[in-house]
Amino acid sequence: MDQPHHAKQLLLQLNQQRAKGFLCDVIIVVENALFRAHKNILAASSMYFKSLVLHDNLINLDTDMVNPTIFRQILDFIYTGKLLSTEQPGEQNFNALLTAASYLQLHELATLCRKKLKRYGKAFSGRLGIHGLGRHGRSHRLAAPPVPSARYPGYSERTKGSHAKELPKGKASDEEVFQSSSNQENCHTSLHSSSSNTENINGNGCDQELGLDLSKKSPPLFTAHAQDDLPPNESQHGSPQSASAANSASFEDSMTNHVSGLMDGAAEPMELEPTEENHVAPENGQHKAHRHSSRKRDWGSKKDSGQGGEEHDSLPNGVIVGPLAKTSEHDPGGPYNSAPPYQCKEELENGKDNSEDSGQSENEEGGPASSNYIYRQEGYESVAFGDNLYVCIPCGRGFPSSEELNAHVETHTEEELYIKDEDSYCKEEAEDLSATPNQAFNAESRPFKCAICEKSYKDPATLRQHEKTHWLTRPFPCNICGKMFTQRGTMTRHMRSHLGLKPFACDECGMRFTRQYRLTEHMRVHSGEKPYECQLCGGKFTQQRNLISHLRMHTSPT
DNA sequence: CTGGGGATGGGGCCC
DNA sequence: GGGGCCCCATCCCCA
Repeated sequence: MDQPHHAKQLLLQLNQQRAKGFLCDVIIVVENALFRAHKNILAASSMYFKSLVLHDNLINLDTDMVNPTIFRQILDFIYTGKLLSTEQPGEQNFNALLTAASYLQLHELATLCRKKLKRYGKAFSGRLGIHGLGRHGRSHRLAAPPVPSARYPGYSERTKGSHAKELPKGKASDEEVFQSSSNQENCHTSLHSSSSNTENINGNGCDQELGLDLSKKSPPLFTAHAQDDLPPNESQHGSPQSASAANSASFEDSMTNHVSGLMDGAAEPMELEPTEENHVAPENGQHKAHRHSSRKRDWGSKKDSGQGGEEHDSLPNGVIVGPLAKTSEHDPGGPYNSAPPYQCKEELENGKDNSEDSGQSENEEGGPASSNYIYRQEGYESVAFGDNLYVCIPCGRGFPSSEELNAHVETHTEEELYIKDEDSYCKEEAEDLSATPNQAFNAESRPFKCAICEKSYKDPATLRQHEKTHWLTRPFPCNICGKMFTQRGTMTRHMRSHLGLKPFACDECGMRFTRQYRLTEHMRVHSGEKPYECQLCGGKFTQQRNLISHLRMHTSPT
């Protein structure tokens, strides 16, 4: 009574759904590429994924272990059981795949890779094939064993170059690398047999592995699991355990780390490197070019406004953000360039479905069209995606070629990096004027005075922070769009908007927000509370900012 | 069509 | 680093 093709059909359907982003409930971030997938599928494929998807919708993978090209192959494998051929030299590709598969505890794939490598007549040396593919070319890096106990300690603090302490060079032996496979040999035979890993993980102290830095923003249901066991700093690593960011906040942490890591890798040509000129060119209001995209929707939770160009939240598989698309062109050694032009089945199929436009429509399931952000690999010719395959994430505009996207991105960075110093200076002057009496009053309680604008602060740290607002260069760039910030916190908050992280949910309507304050503000919609009253007309408002705009109406000449 | 209000997103900045 | 609040801008709805 077996239906012979049931499993195959099921996988096919799932893969098609993945291609369309339909019912995808998890995003995997690999470097700056975003992949959508289904938690169930990932969990069924790997114990590692299983532990991660349990807690979060966003997974940040260690970019030393896997790069977007490799992960794309891996995801294809998970959904199809097939390894799509590449132009990458076989050993190199399989080494990288093996490393990633071991890291991700994809034992079946790891076994397959080992077989392939044997066929190439070279034993896996323990060195990362990923080097050949990775954009960073970290030839000194060694594979961290996938074994929880081995990979856990001090793993991959790339921002501080602290790998040295993790695994002594040359110590990532084959045995270590393959240990998880051998420990769970049963898993080789089935993607779904990973439950045997549980004891192994726990037995190796992998509470820690699952120990996610579930920071304060965690919803209660997320906080129960193991986070307390985790040393606080562990979540800062791009390690498997931190990758599991059990909530958006922790993901953000790791993402921030990721970003700062990329910042540290400033010499790497892949990074969007805003130039000094960009920093110092003051021009008012140039950032407005992006304002139109401010109305993002919580992916999957709201219908599209239908205005196009605002689908930042829709993340199809293999998304690469605009600026990187640019930089990849300039980096012959980058993974995107070195990526082989393989035919991805999902794209072939998806392309047919989403060929009608380049990012401004919804697909038939009502979800966002997955052609919005096409990560196009070098040499990989388009299938049927429509004309504008290259889409800039910050503004959502699509372009038919990488060159045009590159040109567009250039204008972005220029626009975005204009520093509104004149603005802020004027504002500060205005504030100063209005604050003069207070300042006099605070002269003693605020002994730390800014030499530039005369503002004063209680402590030197705050003064330092303030002084940064006068700098022409801003030290914290967004790695996705290149926008620069004076405060790290502002940058990480900004990153949330790129990544669609909305940790704060309304209990009443489920709407989610990027900031606590927004939620508080929003709750007044439900409570009907209108604490802000216009002294001129008695009008009441739920939000102070709306009162302010209302007051402008009173005071404006018209 | 227009203006006002409600609601929301994002950045700056201070604590 | 995060919270909180300010601001500007925008979208949507409605009169």
